[in-house]
Amino acid sequence: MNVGEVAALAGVTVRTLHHYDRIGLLSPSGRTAAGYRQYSPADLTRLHSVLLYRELGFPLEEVATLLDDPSADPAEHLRRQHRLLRDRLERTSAMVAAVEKEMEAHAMGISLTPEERFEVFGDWLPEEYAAEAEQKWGETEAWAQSQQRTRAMTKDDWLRVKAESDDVERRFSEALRSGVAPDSERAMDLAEEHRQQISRNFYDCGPEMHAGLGRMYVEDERFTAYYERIAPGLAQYVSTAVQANAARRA
Amino acid sequence: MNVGEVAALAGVTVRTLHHYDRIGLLSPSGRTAAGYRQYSPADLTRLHSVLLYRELGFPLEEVATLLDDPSADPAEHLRRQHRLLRDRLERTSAMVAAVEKEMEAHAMGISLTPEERFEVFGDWLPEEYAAEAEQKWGETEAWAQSQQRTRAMTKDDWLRVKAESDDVERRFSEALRSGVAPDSERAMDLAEEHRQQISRNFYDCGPEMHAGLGRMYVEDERFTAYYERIAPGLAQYVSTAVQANAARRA
DNA sequence: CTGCGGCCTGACGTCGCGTCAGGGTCAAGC
DNA sequence: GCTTGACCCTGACGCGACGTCAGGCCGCAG
Repeated sequence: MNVGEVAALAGVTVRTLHHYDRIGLLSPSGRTAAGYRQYSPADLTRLHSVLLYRELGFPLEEVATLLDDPSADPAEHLRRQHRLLRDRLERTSAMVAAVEKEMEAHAMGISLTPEERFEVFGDWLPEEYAAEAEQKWGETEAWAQSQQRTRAMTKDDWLRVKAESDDVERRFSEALRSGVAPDSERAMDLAEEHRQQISRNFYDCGPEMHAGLGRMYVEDERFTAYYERIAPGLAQYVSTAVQANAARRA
Repeated sequence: MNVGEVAALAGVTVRTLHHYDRIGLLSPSGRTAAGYRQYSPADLTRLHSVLLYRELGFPLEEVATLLDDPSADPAEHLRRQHRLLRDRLERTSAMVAAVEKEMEAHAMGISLTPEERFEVFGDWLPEEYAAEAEQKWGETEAWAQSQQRTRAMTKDDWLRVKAESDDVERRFSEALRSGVAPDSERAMDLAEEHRQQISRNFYDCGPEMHAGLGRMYVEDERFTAYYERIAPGLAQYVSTAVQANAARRA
C-alpha cells in the first residue's frame, strides 16, 4: 500500500505519515524503484498502535520508545491500551456527571463552588501522567514480576495454555452434543472456567467484558468460524453460556 | 485570586493563564496596583468552560468565538458540552470494545483485517468536526429555531417554567405529607412529570440521566438543602421516586 | 505524448504552550 | 528598616506535531 491509501484507511493525512517516517516512528518497510513509500500489513499494525497511543495523549517520542521496547510484546500493549482507555472512560463519565450536575444546579438557580467545578480537572493527570507513573512503577518489583510472567511465556507455556483452552472448548462441545442447555448450571460453570482462564493467561477479564466477548462470538464471522470449526452450533452455544454466566454473576 | 491560586485550582500552569490573557481568551477582570492579575469568580467560570472545550479538542480561537457569542447563554454551553462529552464517551467505548476484540483475536490466534482495526478511527471526526458541523448546521433553520426557543426565554417564560416546577414540587411534598410511598405509582408518575418538565424546559433528560440527578439530590448538600427547605424529608423522597421511575422505564 | 492525479523532498508557518532571562512585589522574620 | 524567599511581571526564544506551499518526478488514460 502507498501513502495515500494508508492515509485514507487510517484517517490521517499523508503529511502525518511523512512526519512519522522522518522522525523514525513509522518508516514504511519498503520503497518502490521510484521512491514511493510501500506499507506492509505489519506497518499498518504499528500505525494502529501509534494512533491509539497518540489519541491517549502520549508524545510521539514516547510512543516510539514504547513500541520499540523489545521487552513489550503485542499483548502487553493491548493490556496497556485497554487500561488507559478505561481510565479515559471513567474520567469522561465523571465529566459528564459534572456537567449534568451543573445543568441541574443552573436550572435550580444554585451555583457551585469553584473547587467543585474544577475537581474533575484537578485530580486528573491520568493519561499523560500514566506514562510517568508507568515509568516509576516500571521500576518496582511487583510490576517487574508481573511483566516477567506474561512476557516469559515460553513455547512450553504457550502449549500448556493452549491445552487448557482446548480442554474447555472440548468440554463445551461435549455439553453441546449431549444436549446440555447453554444456560444451564453446567454450561455456565464452563463459561466461568473460560473466563478465569482468560484472566489467568491473557488479560483481566471481568464478567461484563466476558459478556462482550460472548456477543462477539456470534457477531463476528471470524470468531464464529473459530468455534464452528470445532463443532457446528458451538459459537452460539458458547455465546449463550457466557452471557448467561455473566448475568448470573451480576 | 491571583494567577498562582487559579492555576493550582484549575490544574493548569501560570504560563497557560498568561497565554490565555495575551490572546484575549481569558483576561482577568482586574489588576492590582502592581500589575498582578486578579481573577473574579466569573473569570473562573469562563476558565472552566475554556478548559472543557479545550479538552474536547477545540482550537482556542474557536473557543473564544464560542464563549464570546452573545447569542449563546450558559445553558446553551452546558447542553453543547454535555452532547460533546457523550459523543466522546461513545467513541471511547467503541475503542475499548475494539481493543477487547483484538485481545481476544490475539488470544485465539486470529488476525483482524486492517479496515476493521481502523474503523474506529476512520468514521470518527466527531469532536473536532463537531465544530464545523455546528457551524454548517448553525445556518439551518431548524437549528436556528431551536436556538431561538431556548435563548428567547423572556422573564415571563421563566416565571411560567418556574411555576411549573413549583407545582410538581408542591405535589411531591403533598404526597410525602399524606404518606404516599415514594416508590408508588403516584410518586413515580410525579417523577416522570418532573423528568419531562426538565426535558421540555432545560435540557434533554433521559431516564438514566434523571436517575443520576436523583442520586445527586441526596448526595449533594446543596441540592438536598433546596428540597429540604420546601419540606423536611423531601430530598430523599424525590430521590427515591425518581430512581424508582427510572427503574420502571428501563 | 500530454494531461492529470499522486508521490517525492525541502522549507517555512502555526498553535499551544514550556522555558529561561531580567526585573519588580510582598509578607515574614531578624 | 532591611533582607530573604516566594510569587508576580513582561519579553523572547524553543518545541512538538503537524499544515501548507513550492518545485519537480511517476504513471497511466486518452
